[in-house]
Amino acid sequence: MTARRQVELLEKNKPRQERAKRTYEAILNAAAELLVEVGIERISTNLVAERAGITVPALYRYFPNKYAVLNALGAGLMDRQNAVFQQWFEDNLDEGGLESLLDNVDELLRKTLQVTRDQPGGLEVVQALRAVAPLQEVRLASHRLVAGQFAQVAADLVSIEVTEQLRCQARLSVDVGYAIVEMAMEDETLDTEAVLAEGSRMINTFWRNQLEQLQG
Amino acid sequence: MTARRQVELLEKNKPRQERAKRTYEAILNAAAELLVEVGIERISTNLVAERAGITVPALYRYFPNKYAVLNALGAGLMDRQNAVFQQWFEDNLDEGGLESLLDNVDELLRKTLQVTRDQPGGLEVVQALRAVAPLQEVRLASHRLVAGQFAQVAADLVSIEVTEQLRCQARLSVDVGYAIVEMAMEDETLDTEAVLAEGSRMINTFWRNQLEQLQG
DNA sequence: TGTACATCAGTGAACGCGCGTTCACTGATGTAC
DNA sequence: TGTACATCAGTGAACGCGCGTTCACTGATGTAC
Repeated sequence: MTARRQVELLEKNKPRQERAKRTYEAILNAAAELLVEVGIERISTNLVAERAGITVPALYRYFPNKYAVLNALGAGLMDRQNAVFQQWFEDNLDEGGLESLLDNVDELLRKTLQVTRDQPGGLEVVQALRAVAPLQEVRLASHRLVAGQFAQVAADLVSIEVTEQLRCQARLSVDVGYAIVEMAMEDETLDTEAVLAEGSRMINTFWRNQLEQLQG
Repeated sequence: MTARRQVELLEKNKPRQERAKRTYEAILNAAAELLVEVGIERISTNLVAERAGITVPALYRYFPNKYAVLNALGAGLMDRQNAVFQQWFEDNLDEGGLESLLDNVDELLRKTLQVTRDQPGGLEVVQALRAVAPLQEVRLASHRLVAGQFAQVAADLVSIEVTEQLRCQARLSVDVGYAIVEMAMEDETLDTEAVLAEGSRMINTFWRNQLEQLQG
């Protein structure tokens, strides 16, 4: 357990010149492709460097090991997922407040699905973040951040303080939301539209029910 | 993609003698321990054999590769999770029918959490099944099976045919249920009791709402 | 009950290969004057 | 505008190690007579 946690995830040299930035991006793209093709159990710095069209020491210039590469890849996706969430908040709070938020959970899931699909190897990246111990904090931190904002917004809207329960409900909703999106991507036999529609209804119903109790 | 799928997962020789059965179990236990200790990206047949106290060719007697070992480990856990589901169905259908089922979603989640915790490396096994392509079918098949039963039971209870929508809702509930259990195990900062309570309420509320629409 | 024999279970040694990592080095880029 | 120089970026070669896999083999177990 301890050994697994001591993996260095920080990047080494930041790319400064144009050429270096292209190399850096090529490494991340190669890693994403290989995550899809050979999987987390087989990906290696050797494979990534070869696919990126560079030699291995060039990769080591920017990353200390493969975990750092996957970490950078995962952090990027988490950032984009967080951005979707924040944009959704802003849009709906400006517009119709609480009602608007609840009515548009389905839009949030849809956009989250989209941003994950747009990232090459998006699903595989998320699964890797879950399954590889040194990377787990990236995903947890993202979910905690978003859930915290969610709880704060919900509390403000009904003019109460953020309670432990509210925090838990927000976090639950966030994780359930991502679970629904991942499920739609993982099982190709499922009807994506139906899954998102029913899934957002589940979250929606949960909150309407909860707000009734808080207000009434 | 194709290459990943062509991994042989079937076991080779079944253990026949007592000694062999102990060896077989030792392999699975060793794999579970190592999944926790070194992770899916580092586990190898060499490590597993060493930990199990046997030589590598002895492992190859029963399994063609490490995926087959993980497959056996995962299939065992899925079986036990399915059994929990079935037991829960039986108990509650005998007792109080639909009401009893809805009231006891929380009991189901609790028992699922328990059976996963009781399996050494239970969480890591589930995560591996998700993240490793050749193993994904094991988990999907389990979820599909349980969701199918769920849909049938629900249809019977309100005397309708199983529709596509009902099937989707059942599957959603199953995956959300497992997501809640995994979330409780993945994030140690969370209050397990609260997560299970709110999570089962989410599923419960979803179905009460849906049944109102079907019946009313 | 004893033992010979068939089958099952596990070993020791070997193989070629890809892994992570580091070194001293060459080549490319940008900038001070 | 030209060039010398500092810094940045990437290479080639090498290392020891653990990987997956197979072989001919020895040892253990169970059973037929």
